Amino acid sequence: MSLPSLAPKRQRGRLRVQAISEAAIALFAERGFDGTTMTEIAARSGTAIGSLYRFFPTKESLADSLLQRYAEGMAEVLAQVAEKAPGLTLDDLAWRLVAVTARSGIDQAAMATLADARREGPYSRTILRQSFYDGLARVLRAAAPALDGARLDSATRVLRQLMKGALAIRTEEAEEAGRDLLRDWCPLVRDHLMRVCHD
Amino acid sequence: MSLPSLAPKRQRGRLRVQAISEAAIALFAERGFDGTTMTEIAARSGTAIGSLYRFFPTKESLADSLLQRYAEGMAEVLAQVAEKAPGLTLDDLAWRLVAVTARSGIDQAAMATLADARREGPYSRTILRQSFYDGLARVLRAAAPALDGARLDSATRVLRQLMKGALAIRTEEAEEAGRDLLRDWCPLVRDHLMRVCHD
Amino acid sequence: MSLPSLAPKRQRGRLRVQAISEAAIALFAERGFDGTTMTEIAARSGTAIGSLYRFFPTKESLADSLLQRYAEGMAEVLAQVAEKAPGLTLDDLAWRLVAVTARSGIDQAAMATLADARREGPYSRTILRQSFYDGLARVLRAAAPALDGARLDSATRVLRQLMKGALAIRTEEAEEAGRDLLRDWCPLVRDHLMRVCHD
Amino acid sequence: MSLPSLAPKRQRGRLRVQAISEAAIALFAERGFDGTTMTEIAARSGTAIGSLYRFFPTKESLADSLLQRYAEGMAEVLAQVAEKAPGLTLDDLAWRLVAVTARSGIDQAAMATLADARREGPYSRTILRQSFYDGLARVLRAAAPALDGARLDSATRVLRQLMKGALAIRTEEAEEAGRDLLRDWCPLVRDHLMRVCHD
DNA sequence: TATGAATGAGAGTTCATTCAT
DNA sequence: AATGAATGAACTCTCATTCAT
Repeated sequence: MSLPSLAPKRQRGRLRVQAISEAAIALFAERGFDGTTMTEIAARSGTAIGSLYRFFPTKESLADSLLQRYAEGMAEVLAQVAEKAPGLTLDDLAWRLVAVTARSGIDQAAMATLADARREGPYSRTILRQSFYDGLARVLRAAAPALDGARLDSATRVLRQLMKGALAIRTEEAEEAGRDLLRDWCPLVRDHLMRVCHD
Repeated sequence: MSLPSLAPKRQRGRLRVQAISEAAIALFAERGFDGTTMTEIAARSGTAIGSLYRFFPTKESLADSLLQRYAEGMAEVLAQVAEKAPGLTLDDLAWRLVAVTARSGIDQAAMATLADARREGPYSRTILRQSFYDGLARVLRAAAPALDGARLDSATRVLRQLMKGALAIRTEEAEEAGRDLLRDWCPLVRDHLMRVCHD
Repeated sequence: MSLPSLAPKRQRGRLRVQAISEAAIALFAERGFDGTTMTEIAARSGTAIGSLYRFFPTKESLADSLLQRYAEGMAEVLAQVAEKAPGLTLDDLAWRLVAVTARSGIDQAAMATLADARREGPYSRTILRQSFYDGLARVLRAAAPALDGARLDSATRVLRQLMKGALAIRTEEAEEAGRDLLRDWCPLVRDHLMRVCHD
Repeated sequence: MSLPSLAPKRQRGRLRVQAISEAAIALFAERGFDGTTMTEIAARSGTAIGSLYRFFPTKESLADSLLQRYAEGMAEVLAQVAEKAPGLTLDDLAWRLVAVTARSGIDQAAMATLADARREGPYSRTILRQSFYDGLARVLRAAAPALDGARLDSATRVLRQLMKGALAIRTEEAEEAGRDLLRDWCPLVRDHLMRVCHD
């Protein structure tokens, strides 16, 4: 008898969780949180319903897990932008910020839906917003170290809306039209950055 | 002998519908479409469940009715702005456009939720978006008659995102902070209008 | 001021009851007892729902009233046949009995449905059956006065099934085919009568 | 090592379906289709409501399933009679046909009710009638090969009514009285067969 | 450990009946 | 007396979750 390695099992578990997550995101985006059934998620991900419940003991926990992963990913990306911000022109920074939104559109739809559905949960819209805000503030602090509290705050809030606009363009517009529109959107972001940095 | 008026009945009916609509908007905003039960709406509006179903024969019809009212109100307000646009400075026009979003925040949340939930209905997000687009295009045509097809189109799309930003500020930010932020947001709108009008 | 005659009112009431009865029979036949709503009956008969309830205080009472009328009509017709039976050949008697079933097919369907639905009511299928049995026994006693208790009983029961067959032919078969079939059915009835009378 | 048999589960399922069917037939017979609730059927068969819906996803599907089983059983029995018909005297054939109706009386009542309630379904009264007609025609063709189209048709229709009479006797009459009455009914059937075969 | 049949609370909806007008 | 809006009990059906196998 050889030692039964745990690695393969863990590996299998991770794949399973990944498959479940993908199926869940697609379905939540399509039908909303309440409109999606655990049975569907199980079927679409090729998982037995009992196994699904082994990984995610409630439907809410599944939603929260997806939201957490999303929030952490977003924070990470923004941290990277903040790190590089000092050396960039405002034009480049604007472009990079807009590029941050280039995650699959389906994710956006699903996450918005989930954040609304989990209003009382640990990743409510409010909390996601705060986390996004923190990431952007960090970028602004890196780009314009002179910004003080109140001005930093409002600059961040405006930037957040601009980011949401970019994101909405990706979600709402058709492939090509979206690209063109984003090119029109970058100047708005850059102008905002300029106003903020030079005032 | 007084006129045997039907008004009271009709009046009562209209009040009932109003009460139901208000309760429904509040609950849909709080809990989403699927998360809200017809029984709750009835209770909150002081209506018997049977009466609720007399006015709105399905939950979907209630959602659609609210969406319709919302879409029509929005179209009307934009039509008024378009009418006055020719005589306004771009600063004023920007301000007026931003002011258009000054409808109760709860409405916004509810309507977004409903439009998503009624994806296949007569007031899906796509259709609402189109209607909003049409209203904005009308304003732009009034303000900048020289704009041709393709440029008008992308100008409208960018403007729509700016409008959504203003709306989001109202929805998301606290009372006072929101006002300040909108003051910062107006210049973005004005800059966009300028770029569009003078190009 | 002249005396307000009650006759017109009564007349009106009778017409109303007639209209309601016709509508009810048609609907009960189409959709069954539970499948028919009081509101539909009111609408189809041009009666306000409140007025319908003035004449028939419950849905059950309406059904019972229709069943009673039907049972009484059937008894009356059979009594007439019994009266004339002594002077008829068995061929003629058979023909007359079969002719008794010539009431509108829709009635039959409705009455069968109602009798089933009112299992506990005063005109249950069992009771209707008994009343029909009594009518037929009367006819047989008139046609074959020699028949004693037990033989009369079984002769009546067989005759009842033959009558039901004739009725079913009218209900189920198309206009013309039905007529032909009834011509084939009469000999069966006559043979039964002969067996019964000459044994 | 024993076979990891799936039989127990399937066995359990089959028993469940059988229990549900029996409960449903009894209740449909007692209270009609609309008068019977799924909850009652579940309770009477010792099934959880959710399990009932696993086997029969709608009330209609339950009715249809019962009707199908009934129709198929009837067709099968008639086919067996047809097979043996050529070697039988008409007396024996009549007796066998009457014996075909010897299925539980409760079934008859339930099936009649269900066929009416499912007017638009795949086993409407019309279709059941047709299937019964086909079975009887097959018997007649076997017994009297000389019968041509039109005569076969009307002979079958008359036979059908005679069969219904036998069935009604079983349903309506008490145990012993029924047996006696059926003995009186057989000659009617035999006479019909004779007329048909020798004309 | 993995499976999926079984569970039952709770949702949307209907309709017989009442009663204010 | 006549009307029809209002009522709410009761029905069909769904689905998150459990647990025997």
